[in-house]
Amino acid sequence: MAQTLRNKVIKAAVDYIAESGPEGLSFRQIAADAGVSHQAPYHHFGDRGAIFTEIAREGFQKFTEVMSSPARRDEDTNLAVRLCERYVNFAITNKGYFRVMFRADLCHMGESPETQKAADDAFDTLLHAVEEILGDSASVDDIRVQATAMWAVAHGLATLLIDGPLELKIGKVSDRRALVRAVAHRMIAGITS
Amino acid sequence: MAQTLRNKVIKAAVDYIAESGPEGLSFRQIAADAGVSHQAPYHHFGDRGAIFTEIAREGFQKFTEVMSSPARRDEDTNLAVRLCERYVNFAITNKGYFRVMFRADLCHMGESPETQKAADDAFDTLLHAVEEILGDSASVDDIRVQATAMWAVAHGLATLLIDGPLELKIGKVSDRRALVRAVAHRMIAGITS
DNA sequence: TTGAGAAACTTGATAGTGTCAAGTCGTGGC
DNA sequence: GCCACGACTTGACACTATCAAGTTTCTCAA
Repeated sequence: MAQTLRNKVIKAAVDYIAESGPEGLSFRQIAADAGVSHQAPYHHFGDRGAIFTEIAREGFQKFTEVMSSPARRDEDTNLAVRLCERYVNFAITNKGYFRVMFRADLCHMGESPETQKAADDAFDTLLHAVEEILGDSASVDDIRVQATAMWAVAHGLATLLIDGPLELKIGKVSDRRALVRAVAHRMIAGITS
Repeated sequence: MAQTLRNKVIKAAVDYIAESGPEGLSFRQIAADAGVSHQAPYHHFGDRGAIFTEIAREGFQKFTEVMSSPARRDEDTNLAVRLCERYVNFAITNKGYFRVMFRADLCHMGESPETQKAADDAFDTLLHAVEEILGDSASVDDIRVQATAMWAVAHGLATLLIDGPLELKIGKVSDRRALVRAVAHRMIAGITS
């Protein structure tokens, strides 16, 4: 498939954000790197915010795919732990997307039904997964609380590992998987009891 | 105490970030609003990044104060739940600080030992609180995992409530306190067991 | 009191940014 | 043939942080 300018711009932006964060990202620089005029990117996206919005859309889409894909052999058999692990893994291996997905000041969600829908789908995926874990007996309110709790743990771990001081405090990357598992296991024991 | 320009700049920046996020913040505009030349703020702080770094420092300092202050009558008696509630409350009532504190691309932590120390103190406060909760019997590794778990829940809830879609999904603000409590309670039951 | 020196702030210029408003160029359909 | 349209260019504009000077104001010791 031909690498369109549109794709190039998104990829370059995502790569930059993964490396250095959204601050200081210059679409003019990206255009120059792609050997194209400074205005070319804005032909495909209305404005700066629209590019971030599109990045968020793709991010939520990828996220939903990852979260709802069938289990692999090497993954944890505990559904809740697996969910948590996947969330964190997604965030770490997709920093460039993840750092944008929850930034309302970067992407104007309101003006993009597509991105809004992608975000809603992502949330629904989580909610359904939690429903599956809890079984039919759980009340609607229970599911809401449990889903929020699980989301919070996973999201907290992910953001702390990516941007927070956790990486420094925890130490080597090899420890990370073990830590995430340990935290998830303990957590889940409390939640689903 | 006279409101120095230095304080004015920080306050204006924090207020703006609380309202609209760090993106698009203009220190030139802040200077103009303060009735001062465009270069005046940079006399007190080396550059743009240094202002964010100072905001983070103050944020971590406030955070440590809030987390380590004695319990009030209306607060939860469960130490772990109280900690979690305070964390979330801090984030919500100090959006302007919180949105900067964990953004490595905004503030150059490395160049500011003061901010680094403030962040370390904040983490230590959390760690000691968890030690207190677990008692002497807990192993070092246990404390590490539990502290991380608690931090993750609180941080996840906080960031999701501030920037994420949780507010929309959860509904009214009146529900928030109840939700945070419910999540924390369930969570903590698992962690400390 | 005065005057030197430092701190607080101003002024001006520069390079870089997103965005508006016009172009140009090539390609496919009638 | 031509023309409409998508992809891109060119040029201008207002805005930004930052560098490099200036000027004012305050402090405090002689």
